[in-house]
Amino acid sequence: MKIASWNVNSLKVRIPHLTQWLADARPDVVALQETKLEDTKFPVDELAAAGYQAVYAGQKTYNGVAILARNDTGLAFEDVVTDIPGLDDPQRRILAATIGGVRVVDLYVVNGKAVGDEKYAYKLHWLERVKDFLAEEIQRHPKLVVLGDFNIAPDDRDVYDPVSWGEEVLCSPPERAALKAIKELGLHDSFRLFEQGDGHYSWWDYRQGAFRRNMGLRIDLILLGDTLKSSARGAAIDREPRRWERPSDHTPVTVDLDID
DNA sequence: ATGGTGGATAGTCCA
Repeated sequence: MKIASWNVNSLKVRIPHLTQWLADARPDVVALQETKLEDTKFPVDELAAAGYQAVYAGQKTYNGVAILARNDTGLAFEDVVTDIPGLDDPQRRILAATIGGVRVVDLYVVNGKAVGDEKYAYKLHWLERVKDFLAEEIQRHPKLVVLGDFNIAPDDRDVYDPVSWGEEVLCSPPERAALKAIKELGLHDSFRLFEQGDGHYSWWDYRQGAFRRNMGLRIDLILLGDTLKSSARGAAIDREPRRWERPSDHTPVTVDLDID
């Protein structure tokens, strides 16, 4: 089973990119973030034509998450969750579904704007509530994958210039501690099971030719529970769609699991 | 240079 995560930064704009990439990469499951679409406007037909079914939790203009599953796997979505228990939040940032016995939790983590901003405080609070939710999910579902745009670079290897980034938002110690606490539930960064080096990024700012100069961050993650960690056969960042015309500022990340 | 690029939307907000 090949699982992917991609922040598309507007699914309306990126439908051609997504369908091209689905045809090229043939993932079984794809978690999307920043769809920026109300559910009534979700491109169900275009994705069905591409061979994928979807569940989605969207809103106008901002946020929005979706999970796609390839139709020819014959798998259905079960136990769909669109809200964090105990967090009354109109922002559509979480979507969980079970597909073929694998529990998939798609996250679009709060950006936080800047350390000290009220959005930063909301980010840390949101991550606390997510951790509590995941603590329950990991008990309920041994085959757990938690993936998405975490808006946190796990450590300095994941940052193109850690000195200038310093302790700014996306790199600050409290954010990294919140991610570490989530990992300590028993979730493993799939990319780091296979690659220890620096210079591997999943997001590059649109400005100042950041992609061309590889000035990026690795903030899109696929975390695997212990059971799925044992099944992992590879993990990758596919930089190709970032080179295309009118790209998302994020590129897809993938993991290959030796199951089914 | 307090900028810069891009999306949604229609004067800004968000990333």
